[in-house]
Amino acid sequence: MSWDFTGGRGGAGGGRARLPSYVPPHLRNAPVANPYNAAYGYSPYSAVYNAPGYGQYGGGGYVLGGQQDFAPRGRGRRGRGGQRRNEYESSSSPSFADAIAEKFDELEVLGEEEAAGGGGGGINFEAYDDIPVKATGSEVPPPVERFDEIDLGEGLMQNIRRCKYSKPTPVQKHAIPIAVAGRDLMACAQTGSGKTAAFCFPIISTILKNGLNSGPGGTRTVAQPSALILSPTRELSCQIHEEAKKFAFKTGVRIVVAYGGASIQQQLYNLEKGVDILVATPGRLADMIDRGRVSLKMIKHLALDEADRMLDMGFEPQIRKIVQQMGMPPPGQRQTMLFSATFPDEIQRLASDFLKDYIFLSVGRVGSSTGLISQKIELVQDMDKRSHIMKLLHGQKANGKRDLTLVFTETKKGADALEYYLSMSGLPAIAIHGDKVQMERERALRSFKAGVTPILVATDVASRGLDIPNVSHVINFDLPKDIDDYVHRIGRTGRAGKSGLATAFFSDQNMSLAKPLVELMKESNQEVPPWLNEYAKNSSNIYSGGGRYRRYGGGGGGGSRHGGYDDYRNDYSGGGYGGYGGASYGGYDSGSYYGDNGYGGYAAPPAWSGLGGGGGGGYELGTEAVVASGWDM
DNA sequence: CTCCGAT
Repeated sequence: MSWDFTGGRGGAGGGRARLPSYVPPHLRNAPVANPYNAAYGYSPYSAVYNAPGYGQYGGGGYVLGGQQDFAPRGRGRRGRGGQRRNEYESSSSPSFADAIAEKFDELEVLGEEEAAGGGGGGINFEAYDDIPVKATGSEVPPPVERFDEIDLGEGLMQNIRRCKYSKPTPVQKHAIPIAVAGRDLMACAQTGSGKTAAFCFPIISTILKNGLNSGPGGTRTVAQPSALILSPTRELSCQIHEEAKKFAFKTGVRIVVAYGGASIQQQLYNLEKGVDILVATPGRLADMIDRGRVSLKMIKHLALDEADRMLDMGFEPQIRKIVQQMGMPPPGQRQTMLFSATFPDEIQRLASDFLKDYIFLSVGRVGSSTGLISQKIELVQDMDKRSHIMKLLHGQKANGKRDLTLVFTETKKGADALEYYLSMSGLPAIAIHGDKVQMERERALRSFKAGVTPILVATDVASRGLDIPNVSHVINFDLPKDIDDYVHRIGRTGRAGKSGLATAFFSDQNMSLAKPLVELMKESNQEVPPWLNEYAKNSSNIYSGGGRYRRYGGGGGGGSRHGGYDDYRNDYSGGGYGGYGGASYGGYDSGSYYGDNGYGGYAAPPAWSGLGGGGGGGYELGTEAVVASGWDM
């Protein structure tokens, strides 16, 4: 029984006494309210410590680099587990289909340059061939080379053709078989690499096979989606929704989006018409669950996009509540898929609470080895930033309208101030940040995409996941504190196989970033300014603090480690986790390469860390150089 | 004093 919305407290939940009871809207002002912020204080590590041993892992795993040929023994041994051949029909209500049909036509026109799906025109597939891929975990299903190697269902296959996705992108080749097999997945891959389709295809396919939700039931409907996709920003939820609708076109699978800042009435109305897949931001979803309008008890698939963001300090408690305390079936009874471009160990550890016997997949960024994004770091003090950006922008003013420049600032205020300054100086700029109402946010994004205001000044609200074609230049007016945020930001350019430029203003305030920045740049074959190298050397010990989730092993020269994150279950180099590691890994790596070493405080030589994919039975192809070349750049 | 996410 899931969460009891109507009944008395206690009782029904059986052992779930801690669940907040439903409070009707008219009583919400009582001090009782907001069960979300307090009351469920959570100690992030407790659950991890108590986790059962990972005895089941260590069976499989592979590392691919360079060519796509696959180790024969891996393929033979595992076969094609998990593929079902059930017949099914896609039913669709005509009115719904018609409504979507219109939308589809629109999207088809707009979507011609979309990077996300992969196969579309203009994508440089050559660049896909030397992408490093690594999968670890037990019994990893082998990748496919073509969509039709997997029985995704006729309706979905048609849509894949409609979208002109001729061939899966690397993340799709690997993630789709894993997901279709019903396995849990933690995937490290940048948006723009086809991530959305990678989790949408298996979800839609499985829903079609298992039967659609019966539409609106009685008069009072509680929406019971069978899949939930969570994302950290409203705009990203919209983007996922738009894309998912294309994939579900005329299949009868209903997809609804829910996010804050927009009328909840319309969203509830959409839910009442029936929903199979709900795409949502956390706050609005919790609100709807609170109101008793959405129930998670039928969830079979859970996907977290930009998962590292969703699990960082600000978000993690909310996510944990939604996933663990609001009636969703536990791991093992649902499929959970986490996607992000960056996956620090700490986040992996938190995330493992949500997963069962999962596969860790790490896929390089398209063009990572060719350095599609050229990074320039300039030493500019805060007081000189404005005049400096003026020089830069005037220098590129001659560019055509479709060349867009995305400028990141640290604060919302800073974004507004810079927008004002640029506008006053005759440059067509517009700002986007979380203090603007949703309409303004959307207007800014549209205006930018259309080239009406080809300069967008943004906070980190725009740093992740958004797929904006033709961003040729990303300027870090203020550098972020965390190197991962930098990675996400510059990833807004260089998409769809196009080249991009990322310029950063490095000031005295950014010393703590010097070292990780230099490491990142070296791994992506960028030229590091000598002064920055000096800062990095001098600051390595002084400024060891900094990012929210710094990676450990800082001394190790990190060669193969940064950019592409490794499965933390395989990482024995983190001396910092001495006390923790030993117990909970338990039988995890019987037969591992490092087998007999106690890991408490054991430090592997730098050259080892990051390789050795997957405990026992892991195997690797390709050269170290490729593996080390920096995923997601 | 970040940022984001509900009313």
